[in-house]
Amino acid sequence: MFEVTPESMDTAKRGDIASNTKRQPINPLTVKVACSNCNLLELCMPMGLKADELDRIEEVVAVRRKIKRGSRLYSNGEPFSSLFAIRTGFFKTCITTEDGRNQVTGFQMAGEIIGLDGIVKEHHTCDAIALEDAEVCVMPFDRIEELSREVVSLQRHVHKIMSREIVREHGVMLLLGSMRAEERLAAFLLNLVQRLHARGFSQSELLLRMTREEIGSYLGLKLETVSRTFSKFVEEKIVEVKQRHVRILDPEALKLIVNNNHKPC
Amino acid sequence: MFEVTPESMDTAKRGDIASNTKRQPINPLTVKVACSNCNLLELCMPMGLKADELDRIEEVVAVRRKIKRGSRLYSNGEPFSSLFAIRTGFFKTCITTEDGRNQVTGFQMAGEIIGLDGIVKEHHTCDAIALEDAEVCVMPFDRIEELSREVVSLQRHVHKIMSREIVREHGVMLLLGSMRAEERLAAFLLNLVQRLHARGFSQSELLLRMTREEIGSYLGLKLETVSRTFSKFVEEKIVEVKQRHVRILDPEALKLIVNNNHKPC
DNA sequence: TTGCTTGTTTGACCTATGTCAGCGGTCAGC
DNA sequence: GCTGACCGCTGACATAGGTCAAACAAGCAA
Repeated sequence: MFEVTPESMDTAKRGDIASNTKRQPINPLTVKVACSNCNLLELCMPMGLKADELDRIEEVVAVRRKIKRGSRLYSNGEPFSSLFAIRTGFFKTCITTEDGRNQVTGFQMAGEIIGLDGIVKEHHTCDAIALEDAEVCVMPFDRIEELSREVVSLQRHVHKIMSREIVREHGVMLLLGSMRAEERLAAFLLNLVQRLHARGFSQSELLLRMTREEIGSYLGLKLETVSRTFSKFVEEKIVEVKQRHVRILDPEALKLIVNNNHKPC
Repeated sequence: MFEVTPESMDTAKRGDIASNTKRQPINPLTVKVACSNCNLLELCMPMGLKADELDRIEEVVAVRRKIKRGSRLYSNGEPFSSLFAIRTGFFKTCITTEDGRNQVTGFQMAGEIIGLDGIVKEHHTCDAIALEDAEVCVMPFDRIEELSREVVSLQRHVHKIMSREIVREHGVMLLLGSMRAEERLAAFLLNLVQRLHARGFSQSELLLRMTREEIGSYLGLKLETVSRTFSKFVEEKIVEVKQRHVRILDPEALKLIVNNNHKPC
């Protein structure tokens, strides 16, 4: 349970996290779990827990739940009761308005926490949709609150997770408010590989779990623009793209594109 | 201390909140305060506090601090120690990157809480700048954490404040990612009057505390586009604009613009 | 296999918004 | 009241990215 901190993951190598497992038994089985056995343990727990504190935190994680690709972990309007720690798989969160607007607000991978949007109104205000078969730990929020009254490091951890999400969204606002298409896509790719690398995956290769349209929605671009920008990067030998498989040939070029702020060089 | 909930404010009429007071003594005096005397009390406290709980929460608010127009409450990189409840005045928060990008991430008014961005890394990651002379309650965060371990309603309140900020930012992402200039400005104006109205101000008249450029930065537009869009609204008799004074003549038209999603009617 | 559905790429064209420039108004300090 | 700095408005023009359309590729079911 509980999100990885970037610092703690830098050296981690864990091939089985966010695995590509597909075709699992389809019914959303709920399985009793033990955090102490979880291979995300070192990644998502607050640092420096005492043994008895760990035992107690373990009680918070009631069950696991499997979510099939394309189906929802939760939907807008649904009563909020739990946060979810992603064990395996990949999600998108998005808002859809009555008048048909749609905005992907984020892509989440193993070790990340989703559901924070539901706390304030006690119902969810966005949809979380699995982009590949996934498994999450269900953490009833009232249990989290109860326990974080007693375990200081857990309380601090919860606050940091929420603050981190706020800061992440500031970054997205910067991207949407001030970057051009190339800059947005470059920033997006760098962010993805960085997070994957922190989970033990390659620094240069990644498998996109989302469509061009979903990338476009997240980046405030049309899918055609995303596609064209990919093609441009390919032409410039910055990346190789084969379908959803992307290999980053020149990460420095991507960084330059993000930082060089409108100066085409 | 602590933010107003939209529900609780609907009927409030409080002329002295967010007042236009200017030319106060300039030095950032720090004044001992008592929440129980504060006219924001009913607005920003968790509901249904017992008297002794209120007494204890009062201890959290260490001091008040005055901030002159144009100066900073905190800056990017500064160590984080406290959250701030705005008593009077108006702020913008913004991020500035090394490469010169700048993004206004929000405008905050009386009864709102700022500083949440600093929790995760224990230093602030954006700047908070007063757009008019302001006064805030300084709330040391370790005191908040301490007390919210004991006062359940306070703990819940803190979580809701952070969740609300996350949800607000989702809305901004929707705006930046999927709306056209007119839609953005209409949404912006409606949001501002709605919040001002909740604080007892007019539903139709407002005084903008920020420049066209700051509005543009927030909305992902250039100042010229903001200006042109204002002019367009004036031409269509939707608003009257005299400098920074705006009167909304036809709020329904604004709502239509926001909701009618690209269909010019 | 075939055929359908969904996703991706690319081209031609269009338009909303950005860019640049000039002017005029407002306000704070002298 | 004057002055300069700042702010806001508007016009002419440029362009990034959107729109529309067509062709193609991949995955999946029959």
